[in-house]
Amino acid sequence: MLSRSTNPIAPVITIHAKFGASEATFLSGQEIHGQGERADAIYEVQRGAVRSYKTLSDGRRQICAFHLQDDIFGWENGLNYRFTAEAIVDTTVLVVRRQILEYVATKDVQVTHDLLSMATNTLEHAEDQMMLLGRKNSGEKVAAFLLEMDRRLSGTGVLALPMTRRDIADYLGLTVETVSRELSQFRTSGMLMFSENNQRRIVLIDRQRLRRLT
Amino acid sequence: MLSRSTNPIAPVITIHAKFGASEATFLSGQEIHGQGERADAIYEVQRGAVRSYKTLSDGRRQICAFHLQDDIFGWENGLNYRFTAEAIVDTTVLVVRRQILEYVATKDVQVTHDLLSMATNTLEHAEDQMMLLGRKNSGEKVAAFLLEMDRRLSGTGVLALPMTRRDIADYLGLTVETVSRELSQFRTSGMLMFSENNQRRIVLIDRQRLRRLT
DNA sequence: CGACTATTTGAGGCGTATCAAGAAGTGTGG
DNA sequence: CCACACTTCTTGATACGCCTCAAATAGTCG
Repeated sequence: MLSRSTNPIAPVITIHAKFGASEATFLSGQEIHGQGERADAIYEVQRGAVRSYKTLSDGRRQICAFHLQDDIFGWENGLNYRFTAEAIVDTTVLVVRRQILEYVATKDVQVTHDLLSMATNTLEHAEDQMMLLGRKNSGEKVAAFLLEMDRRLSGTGVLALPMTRRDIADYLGLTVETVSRELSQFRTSGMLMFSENNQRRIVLIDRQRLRRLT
Repeated sequence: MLSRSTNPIAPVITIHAKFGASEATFLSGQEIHGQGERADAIYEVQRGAVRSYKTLSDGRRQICAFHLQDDIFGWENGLNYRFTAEAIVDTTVLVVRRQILEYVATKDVQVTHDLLSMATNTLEHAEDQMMLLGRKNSGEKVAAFLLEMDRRLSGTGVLALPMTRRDIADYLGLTVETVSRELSQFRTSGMLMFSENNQRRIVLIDRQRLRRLT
């Protein structure tokens, strides 16, 4: 049984028993796979959240994607992972051995087609992110981030962000301080509220105005 | 017969007669397909060069890719093109109707697999570009651009760039002036030369030093 | 409680954008 | 072929958005 998601960057396929999936759990901060390692598995998030990123030799980091519940990550065309993937909170994933998936894909055109859809959806997200990174200012970036997370986490306007400000900054091509300042400014101008005792819990008060900013 | 390219962002499949490809020519500046239009064809560059870009309502533009000889573009998962594609010089393309390609793909797992490889290669390029746009400074961006174009155009260190400085700027998330200044500085410091009577003809003198900059 | 990390906020600096002007290159009509 | 208009490219002066550095506050975990 293959399930399709309406979330443009959510998985197109659900990893099924026929792929011989196993389960694995990672604590917050643990690495799931490393940049350059042999890519011999793909993953689906069951619970938790994951960041996929590249780093330059001097430590600059670009997070290319956050993987949330039901998202699939780790698909590679080449031999090695081009990213490091780390759990950003305690996370459980399904693991499918790549060899098995590829074997099934040679037999089943539908599986290959679903992989294609998944890759294309990831590509669409990357292309939108290129516009964001190359041409948007810091306010537009942070507003777009909040709306993306709202859409992907719940759609209710109440966000429990799993990632730090640093993660957000490295996703948006900004510094921590700039992210913090933009959030503060959105709060001051009445577009959102922080939870009393948790800075990562954010309530979007005026999503329409945030949307106009992007 | 399917051909594979060693160029990571070159096409994996060659559009073949079995897809009922036809040929079309576009003059410099002409639109091949528009953002939002119904995506009913995919293209392979035979001669010339193409830019694919998105624009914001206020005119800011992000070029997501340059398509050179043998590159395939215009593949979409959804109904509509997410880009505008324009010829940046006089260009001839092969055109395959999407319906036909998709029909063949349902029958031939190899075709679907090749589309997957193509999408994955495009994705890899987009992910590298995210690092460039989000975390590199203007010198690193321009150096990376020159090396990419050298690799894709010839590999000889002698570049006949088809695109304007503005196109380069919109590809790198910079302004025309900054691109021009970086190129001038590379020239002053002996890393490259401009042709006598054509500013788009560039000879890379010290590619090793350019590589160290990226 | 104490050590540590995450976040916010302020002051000041830097890198790239903006604005402006001139030079170089291109295309068109005479 | 030149004259002219137009676009592209370069270069300089200045502005400003975001980064850097610093320090205080808030939150987390032993």
